[in-house]
Amino acid sequence: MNELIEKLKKNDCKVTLQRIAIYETLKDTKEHPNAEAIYKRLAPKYPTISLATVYKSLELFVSLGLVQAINVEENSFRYDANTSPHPHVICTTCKKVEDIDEPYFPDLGRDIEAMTKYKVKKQQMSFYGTCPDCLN
Amino acid sequence: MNELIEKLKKNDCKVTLQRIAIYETLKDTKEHPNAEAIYKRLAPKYPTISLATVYKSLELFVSLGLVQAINVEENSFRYDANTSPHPHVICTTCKKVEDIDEPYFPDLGRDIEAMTKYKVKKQQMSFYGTCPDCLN
DNA sequence: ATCCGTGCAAATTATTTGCATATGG
DNA sequence: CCATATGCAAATAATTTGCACGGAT
Repeated sequence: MNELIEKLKKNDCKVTLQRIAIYETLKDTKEHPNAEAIYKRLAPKYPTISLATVYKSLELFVSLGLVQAINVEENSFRYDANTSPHPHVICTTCKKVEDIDEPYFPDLGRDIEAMTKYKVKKQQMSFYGTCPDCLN
Repeated sequence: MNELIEKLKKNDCKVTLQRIAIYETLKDTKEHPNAEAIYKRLAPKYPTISLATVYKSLELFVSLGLVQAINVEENSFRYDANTSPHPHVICTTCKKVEDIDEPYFPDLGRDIEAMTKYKVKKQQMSFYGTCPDCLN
């Protein structure tokens, strides 16, 4: 949470109750929710919060490098408070998105830079399939 | 093209002019277009084609494994007639999407299956950054 | 002839924007 | 105070759907 507050202050952004609540919601879950899901989770506690604020806050967090946006094969972005470049496994049956936390993947971004001459700023690795629960 | 026709027939789908034109358009480009772009490219030659048909055809092709859909950080899907699991580099400035064709990447899907017990059916690796042209 | 695919328009879904009000520094 | 954030509603963008007609087998 201090991470959020410091980053907001450092960038002349105001520390608001809404921003804290949105970031906290994301930090507290491993579910990689989308804006709508975050909004619904917040609604009971913050009845006046608006979906537009959730979108605007998430966009701000991404621009500040506080969260990462991930594109699963759905038409909505999912968010992850873990900003390190780690792979995700996505169950196409139950729509669950899980992290691969192992320090398993080398920094392929450097290799890609060497091969393509691109300046790589971010990477996303997604594996789609069926989770053990849905396989039975 | 025979690949398309065979696959359609094998699955009791009709071989139509529109499907051929859409698939051909995708086969003939390296630009990873979205549905709208394919539609625009087709419009001069096929003035009656509809965007809905492009969407429906692409969806069919994906389900038949003839093309792959890729999620870049935009709110539209891009399509690739190369169905092998290869990484993409995406220039966030000019929005270009390029293939990494090198037989460089091991089949990480197998490793992920071993680690997570998921049955992995598809993978997507995307590297976002700035291309050499936009870097200057 | 029959059924599937097409094209059109309308519906849906996700996201963004404009603006008046509220609030943090 | 003053600028920025919020909340609402309206706007936009991408995609999907329903349905009548036309074309492929």
